[in-house]
Amino acid sequence: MVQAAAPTVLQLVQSNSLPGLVQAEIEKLILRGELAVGQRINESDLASRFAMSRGPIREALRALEESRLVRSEKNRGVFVREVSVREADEIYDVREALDQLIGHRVAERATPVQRLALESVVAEMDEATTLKDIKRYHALNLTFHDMLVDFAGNTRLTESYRLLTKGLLLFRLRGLQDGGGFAVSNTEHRAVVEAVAARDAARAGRLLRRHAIESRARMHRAARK
Amino acid sequence: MVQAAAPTVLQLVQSNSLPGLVQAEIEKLILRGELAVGQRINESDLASRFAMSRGPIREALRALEESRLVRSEKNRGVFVREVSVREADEIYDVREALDQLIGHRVAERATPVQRLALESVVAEMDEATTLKDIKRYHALNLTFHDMLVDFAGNTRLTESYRLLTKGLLLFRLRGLQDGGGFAVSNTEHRAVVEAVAARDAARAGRLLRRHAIESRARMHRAARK
DNA sequence: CGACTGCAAATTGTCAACAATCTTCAATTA
DNA sequence: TAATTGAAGATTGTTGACAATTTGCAGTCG
Repeated sequence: MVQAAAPTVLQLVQSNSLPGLVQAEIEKLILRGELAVGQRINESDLASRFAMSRGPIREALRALEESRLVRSEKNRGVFVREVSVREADEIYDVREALDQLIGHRVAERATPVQRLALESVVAEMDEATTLKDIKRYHALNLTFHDMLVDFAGNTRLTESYRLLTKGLLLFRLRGLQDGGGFAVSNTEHRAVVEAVAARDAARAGRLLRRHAIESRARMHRAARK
Repeated sequence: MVQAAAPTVLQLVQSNSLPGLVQAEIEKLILRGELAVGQRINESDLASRFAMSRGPIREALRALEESRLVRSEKNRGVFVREVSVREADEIYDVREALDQLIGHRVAERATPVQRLALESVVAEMDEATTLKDIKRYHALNLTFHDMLVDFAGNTRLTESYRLLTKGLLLFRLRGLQDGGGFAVSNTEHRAVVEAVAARDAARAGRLLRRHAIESRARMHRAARK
C-alpha cells in the first residue's frame, strides 16, 4: 500500500474543510476592511452568506479568535478586534526582534533567484513611488516583507511574524502606517537587499531591525497629527 | 509568587465560555502528556468526559489547532501534534530572539517586588538541584521563564513566547530538554537575575539569549545520544 | 497464502431546532 | 420629565440527530 503523504496533499485536504475555507474567507473580509474594526459579526448572516449552518461558522470564528483577529464576549457575540496605538507599539517591539532575525537568516540562506526576486520588488516599489501610487506601494511592501520571512526558511518564525503583522493590519490608523514617507522606506529596503546580496548577515539583520524601528517612528509621527 | 487577585466566581462564569474552558482543559491534558503526542483525539470521548455535546469540543479543538498544539485531518480526526528535532530547532531560533528582548525589557521594567520573586525562584531551583528533584526543577524552570515574560510587560510578546514554548513542550524528547545539565542552567538563571537587579538591560538581554542558546545546545547533545 | 471486495461499525461533518441571554422600546410610574 | 419595568424580538449557546466518510474485518477469489 502506498503510504506517501506529501505535505501538499495534506494542505489540500485541510483547505477543503468547510470551517477552514470559511476562516480564510472571513479573514480576508476583515483584512480588506469589509468587516470594520470593532464591528460585531453576526453568525446567522455569515451562515446564510456562505450557504451553510452556524456550526462551521462558529468553528472558524474560534480559530480567528485564537489568532487574535477577533474577540469574543459571552452571549454578546464576536467583534472584529481593534488594535490601539499602545498595542501596535507592543507589536512593533516584538517585530523589531523578529525582523533582525529575519534579515540575518535571509542573508545566510537566500538563493540567487530569491535575491533577484527581492531586488525586483524593490524596483517595482521605486516605480510605484515615482508614479505616486500609494496603494500599489503598500501592496508591494507587504509582499516584500512576506518574501523576506519566507526566504528566512523557518516555519515557526513565519507563523509568529504573520500573526503579528496581521495584528498591525487591524490597527485603526493603518492608512498612516508608513506616514507618507514611503520613498524613505524604500531606501531602507534597498539597503537591506544590498546587505543580503553581500551575504552580510549581521548587517542585514541590523538594517532590517532599523527599518522596523523607523516604520514604528513613522507610525508615531503620523498618529500624533 | 506574585500574581493578580483571584477573580470572583461570577466573573469566571460570565467571562469563560464553555469551549474556552474545554480548550484550557484539553491543553492541560496534552501538555501533561495524558494525551500522548501523535495520538488521535476522539470527540465523543471528550464530550462524554466533560459531560457536554460535541459542538463545544469541536470549537475548542479548532482553537487548539490554530495554536498548533493539534493538527487536523479531514474526516479522520484531530491528532496531538508531534514536534520533531528540526522543528524544535526552528522554535529555539525564534526563542533566542525573543529571550533577548525579554531580558532587555525585564531589566528596564521589573519592580523591586518582581526582582525579589525572581531571586526566590532561582533559590528554590538551587534547592531542587541539591535535592536532585528534577521534576520540581523542571516546574520551577517553567515558572521562572513565565515570570520573566510577564514582567517584560508586553502582552503580544507574552502571547508569542507562550505559543512557542508550548510547542517545545510537545517535543517528543522533552524529558531531555535540559539534558541533565540543570545545575549549569541555574547558574545562567542567576546571572540573568543579577543583570536585572543591576538594571543592565543590554547585559540581561545578552545573558537570556545566551541561556536560550545553551538550552538548545543541551537539547542537541541529549538528542544525539 | 496473499490480495481484494464489500458489508458493518465507528467516527467525523453538518444541520436544524430548542434553550438561554441580551437588546430594544414602548408603557408605566413617581 | 426621567427612571423603571416588562414583554417581544433578535442573537448566541448547546444539543441530538442525520449524512458522509473512514476503518475494521470477514469472506472470497486468484
